[in-house]
Amino acid sequence: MDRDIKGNTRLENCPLTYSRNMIGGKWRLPILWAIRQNETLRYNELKRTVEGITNMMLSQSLKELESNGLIVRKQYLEMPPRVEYSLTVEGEELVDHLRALARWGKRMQGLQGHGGVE
Amino acid sequence: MDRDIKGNTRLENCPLTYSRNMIGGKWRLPILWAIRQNETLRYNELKRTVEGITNMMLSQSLKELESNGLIVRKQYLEMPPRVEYSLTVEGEELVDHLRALARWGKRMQGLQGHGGVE
DNA sequence: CAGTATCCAAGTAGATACTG
DNA sequence: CAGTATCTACTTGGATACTG
Repeated sequence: MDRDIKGNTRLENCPLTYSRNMIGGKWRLPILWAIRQNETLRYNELKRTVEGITNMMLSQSLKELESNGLIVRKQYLEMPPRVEYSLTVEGEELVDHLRALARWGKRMQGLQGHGGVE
Repeated sequence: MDRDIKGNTRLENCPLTYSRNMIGGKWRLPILWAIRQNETLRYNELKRTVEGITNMMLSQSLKELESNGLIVRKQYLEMPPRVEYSLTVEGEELVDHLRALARWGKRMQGLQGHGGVE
């Protein structure tokens, strides 16, 4: 987290805020996860795999992930059309960090007694 | 991320979703960060340190963080009142994971060329 | 198959004022 | 000092229908 001259916590231009924005929103993480499990997935495969997502949210999220350099979109000029999505190296790194976070979450879920989950 | 029998990605009861909820919202992370830098902080110190936060959001976020077992609230029965917040062991672990994520974000910010940030 | 467009509902956060 | 309460504004996501 960034801090200004007075040592205060700022949100702007902070690498952590940046990382967090990368996985912000409801669907980006599930999408990354799904691609990771399958190496590469087509649009409709993603739609089936990520439960409950709409076309709207899927295509929007994919665009964001792509423009953020976490996934690549490969379009084959065939008929019927075919588009495949896979992770970039950076995307894989991110997922690895998140895996660590998930392990921590799993241990936390085990403890709970500390006050429960909201 | 959890997957169901068909191997699909589910959001419920997923440790990663859990971890993510812990740092959800705009202010929890800045608050954790601020406490981490100072070992322990009083309410009004937090208010000054976390730029732009309102009483409303601060007290609400503090409650959530406490009930999630990430921070402890210690109240001294003095006049004027005094309340100090500090991280639990679990809270410190979380911040460490996030530090790793921040380092990754910093490298990503350096690359950028991949398509820029939204 | 792989998306867009539009419009609406819900969830989150901010402003402001007040209290033990 | 350390918070609550209320009411409003904004941001996100969902439903539905349509297209190259």
